Amino acid sequence: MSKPNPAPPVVDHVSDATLRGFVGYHMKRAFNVVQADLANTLKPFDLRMITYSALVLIVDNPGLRQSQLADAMDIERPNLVVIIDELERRELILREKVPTDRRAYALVPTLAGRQLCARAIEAVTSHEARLLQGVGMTEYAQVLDVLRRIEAKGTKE
Amino acid sequence: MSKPNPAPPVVDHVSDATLRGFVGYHMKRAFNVVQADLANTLKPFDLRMITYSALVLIVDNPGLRQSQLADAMDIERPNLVVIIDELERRELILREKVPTDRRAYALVPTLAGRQLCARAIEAVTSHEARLLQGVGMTEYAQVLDVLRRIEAKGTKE
DNA sequence: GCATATCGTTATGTGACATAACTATTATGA
DNA sequence: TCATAATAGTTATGTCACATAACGATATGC
Repeated sequence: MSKPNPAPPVVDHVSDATLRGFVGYHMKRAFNVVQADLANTLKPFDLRMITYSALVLIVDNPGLRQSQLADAMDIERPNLVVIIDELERRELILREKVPTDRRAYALVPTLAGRQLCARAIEAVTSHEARLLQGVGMTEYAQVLDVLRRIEAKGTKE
Repeated sequence: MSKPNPAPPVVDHVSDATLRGFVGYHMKRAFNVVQADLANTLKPFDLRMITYSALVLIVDNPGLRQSQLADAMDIERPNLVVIIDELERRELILREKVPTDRRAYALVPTLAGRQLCARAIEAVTSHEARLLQGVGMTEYAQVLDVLRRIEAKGTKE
């Protein structure tokens, strides 16, 4: 007769071969690295990934409304409030009243905001260059293309 | 004299051109789509991304310890406890005592666990195929290669 | 045999999200 | 025109995926 409770074998090395069959798994692992690295890069500026994105978008699109920014960042309006609060408290941006619509605020960067943004962008740029060292231009372009195509699959239908 | 408070221009379309200059931005956006799609795919099985990963790893590596699994999943041991609790409660896996080390548990899948896992893997596979339709094999291989190289940058140093 | 490390666990905190519901304001349509 | 609906920002609250600290039980190294 067979043993009722055969002892499971001792696992010396954990295999993730099955998960490696999925792009999503690779994307998550690679993105975790990028995210951790980005957090370190932004730490000297006292910015998080999310506040950095918001600041860049406000600098690039001065005068946009909070709802427009929330749309662009793909988050809900309530979650943007604290982010804007923080950027405003640090005087990197301003909430300006819109004369034609008294419900809305136009978000504009201050000089300090634009300057911090420029320095942060520079740091992030050299940071990404380090993560991508050894990746050729054509290779890079192809990866961006595939990522964009995957992204597009989400918005349609 | 210049106006003290020039009205900010009305923004009709929000540009994310600067952020598009970063791979991390593309990765986040694409991964969000994959994640949302994956969540939908796993919903019929009552699995989340994290419980799915854990189940697959246990099926592929029967007998592994919780600490090994936490290592493989890149999370801390405390966070794994509730995940294992859930899988055990649903009788998809078992915590078996390790005779040689009474501190440790060997995680083994049940028959039901292996069956659910197989069905979930199938669903996720066809799901990823849909997200990747139109992406050529060589292109796909190149993307995986770049993602792996980025991932490797995190573990070193 | 004693200090130290390891395994799983509990308690707790945080950050990035979501939903519901509110106020103030603007737009709509009968 | 005036009631109703929609929109902008906000508050309160919940969830999920993480993290750290600390603990009991056990194992290991000198």
